[in-house]
Amino acid sequence: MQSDTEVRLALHDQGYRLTSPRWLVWSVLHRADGHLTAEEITARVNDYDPTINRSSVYRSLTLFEELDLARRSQLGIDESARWEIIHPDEQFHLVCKRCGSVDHHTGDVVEQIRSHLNDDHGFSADTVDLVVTGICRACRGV
Amino acid sequence: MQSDTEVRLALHDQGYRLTSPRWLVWSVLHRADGHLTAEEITARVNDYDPTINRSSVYRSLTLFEELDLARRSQLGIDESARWEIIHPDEQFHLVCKRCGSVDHHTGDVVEQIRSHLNDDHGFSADTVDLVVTGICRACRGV
DNA sequence: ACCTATCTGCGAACGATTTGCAACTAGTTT
DNA sequence: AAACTAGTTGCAAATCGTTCGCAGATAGGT
Repeated sequence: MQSDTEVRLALHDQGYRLTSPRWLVWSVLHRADGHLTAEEITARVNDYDPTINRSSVYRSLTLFEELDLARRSQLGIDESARWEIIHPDEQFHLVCKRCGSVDHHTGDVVEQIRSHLNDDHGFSADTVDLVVTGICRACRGV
Repeated sequence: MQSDTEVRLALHDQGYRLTSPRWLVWSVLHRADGHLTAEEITARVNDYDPTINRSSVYRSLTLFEELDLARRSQLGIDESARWEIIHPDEQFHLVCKRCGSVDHHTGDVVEQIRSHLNDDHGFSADTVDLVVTGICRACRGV
């Protein structure tokens, strides 16, 4: 990340301020390429500034979610939530239960689901949460 | 439900007993047509027997899940888990965010996803969790 | 009727997330 | 540049769904 303008503007638009906790959370999310738990994010933020509190991290994440800058997902039913910045073209998650890797996946499947439900069932889909668990190519190859 | 043989046998097969808490949880799930929280299940079970404890309900549900008799799902990201008996042909959830209704949905979409991932991406899908939120037909009609 | 591994109720522990509050600060206003 | 004030923070305690340890109870085979 080169500058803070992107987040700063998004926040300002809604009357929010760019503060040091928010900025650190944001850059951690960027650098991580997604899929961090709140705990992991807090740890990384604390590498830069140990005084920043867990609850501020949670509040930042919640705010980013409301502003559609970040997305929360529940990848396993017993796991805690994970966070990532929103990439509009990344549509669903592939979780490998052998190596634990989590990949984003792009495809027309989500769009197909959407139009199928709309056309055949009169259901106007808003969000489509699709989490697939299985064995990834790398692990199968072994 | 007419008889207890179905669950009784499934349990016995694995060395488990059919007990009163388990039986009540099972029949509540049946009668409810799914989608109950552990709290709701406990309340209904307690209508029949107020001495049955929350933790026994949880233990019963977990056991049913292990035996593939019931399924746990996380329908909203902040909501608590919901439970239902397994119907093999019901594949995913449609959650209406206006009226709150939750419908099961049957379709070939899940199978499509599975084979698409396998053929094109070498990913062997095990479980496919698909939760779609939006506005249902009834609510749109208004 | 007995025997014993499997269950149960109880209450306390848990872990992720949220909250109330008084102190603090970004960034607008004078 | 100092003052102002609504938005923010750190802290610690609260919450909420879920799990656990244990001593007593019970299913169901003998």
